[in-house]
Amino acid sequence: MSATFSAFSDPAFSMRRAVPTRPSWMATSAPEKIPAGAASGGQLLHVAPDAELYADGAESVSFYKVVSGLVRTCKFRSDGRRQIDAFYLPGDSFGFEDGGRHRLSAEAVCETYVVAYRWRGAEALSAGDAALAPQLLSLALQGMRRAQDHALLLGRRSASQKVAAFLTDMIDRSVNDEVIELAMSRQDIADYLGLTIETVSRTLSQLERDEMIALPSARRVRVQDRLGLRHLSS
Amino acid sequence: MSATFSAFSDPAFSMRRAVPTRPSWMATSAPEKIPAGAASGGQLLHVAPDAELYADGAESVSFYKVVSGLVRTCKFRSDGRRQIDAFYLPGDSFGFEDGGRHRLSAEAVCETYVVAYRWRGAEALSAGDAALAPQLLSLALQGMRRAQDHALLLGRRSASQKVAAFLTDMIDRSVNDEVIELAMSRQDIADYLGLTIETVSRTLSQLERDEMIALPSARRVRVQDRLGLRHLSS
DNA sequence: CGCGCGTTTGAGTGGTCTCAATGTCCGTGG
DNA sequence: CCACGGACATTGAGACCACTCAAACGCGCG
Repeated sequence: MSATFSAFSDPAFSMRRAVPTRPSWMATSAPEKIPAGAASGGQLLHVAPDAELYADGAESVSFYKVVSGLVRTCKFRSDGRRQIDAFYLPGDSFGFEDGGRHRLSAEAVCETYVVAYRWRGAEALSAGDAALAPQLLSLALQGMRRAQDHALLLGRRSASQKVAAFLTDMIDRSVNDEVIELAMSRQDIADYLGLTIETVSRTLSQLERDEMIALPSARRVRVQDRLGLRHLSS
Repeated sequence: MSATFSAFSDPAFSMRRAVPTRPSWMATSAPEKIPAGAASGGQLLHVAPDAELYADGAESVSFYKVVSGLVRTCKFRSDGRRQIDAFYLPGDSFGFEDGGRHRLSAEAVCETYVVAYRWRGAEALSAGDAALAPQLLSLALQGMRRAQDHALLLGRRSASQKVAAFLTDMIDRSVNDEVIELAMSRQDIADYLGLTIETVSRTLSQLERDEMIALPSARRVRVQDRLGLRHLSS
């Protein structure tokens, strides 16, 4: 459907040898999900755990696509609290802005590789980029949808509903549909759901007591009652 | 900067005679904020108070721009609760979707006029619409930014912070920067902020006792300590 | 083995919700 | 002109859920 630059080569393929065993959040992205590259494709970047890809307020020169690992975008408030806007899994694109500056900071949650695509914002798209605009528009609409869903998640929901919704979303987005490998910490989850770390932990324990999930380890969630979870999060 | 169709005529001008006195939420939009029309401009539509412009799940054939009045987009949950995603003031555009269907319902809050622009989604933008894509991209990025801000507003903030942020946003978006004419009810505000109607009312009363605002009537807010409000909402 | 980090669990507090009653504004009709 | 009704908004009392502060637990690593 959408035109893609034939010169574009997927950096994900060159990554595969370096990662012998891959949990779901490390899966390489499918080639068809790679956006058409601005200019001559994109530049592959490595980002270490907790390292910053770009800062809130920094000049926006590129947008990004996750190859492997996990990226979080967040805002630091004046009272020191952090709010996470989104988690980006392999295949997801992020970093579009309508001004010339980023309005969130982006950090790697774990060992992460991303591809950077240079662009100068919506206003600077010339006629030569005509084929690119519809694809970027589609990505922007996806981003708006994700942000809307996040806002709906945060409004007037109980802790168990929020956690269930988070787990349901993670299942839907990962390859494996039974076991979720959480690359992010409890603090990350709490900052994403607008809860405290203790409440997240308590809620997960309660879900385990209710036999909706199992927690073989802190960062591994086995979903046992997928429909129950989905119903709880609705 | 951005190309606009010369054949496009602003329906807002034809509205002006019909509205002798205009509070801020009834202000007609500035011509430069009108997006380039898809096809041959747009179709002017009247929407009565609480009438539905489109329903959640309905086929998406147009996007819209508010000429006068106020539009809310919302979601009705299975427990009967309503969550409002956004309020759209004159000049704002809404109704973009990345699928073929709307994912929220749109309703007029009061007597409202909108312009409808036909389009068939990002995928259907042909070469003939090349000049349109960057403008739509810009609007989509605005929408994403708005949704992100809303999500940040809803996460881990006290009732007074939420209400202060709502009032601050309303001041920034309306023409008058001292008195806010609220076209929406307390219930609308509560559903937007993830609070109950009682908490919204109590919080407004408290802000009045703290002399940050005055409430000459229920739907009219005079801002007396703008910096204090802004600081509270940060 | 012991340290450190992340996570889990416990006890008590507080902010928002729920349920209920009262108050205010405005249009209608006597 | 005032009485009445209805919708919307405000205020009050009590309950509950998530937060805060604190301690204990489990795991990986030097």
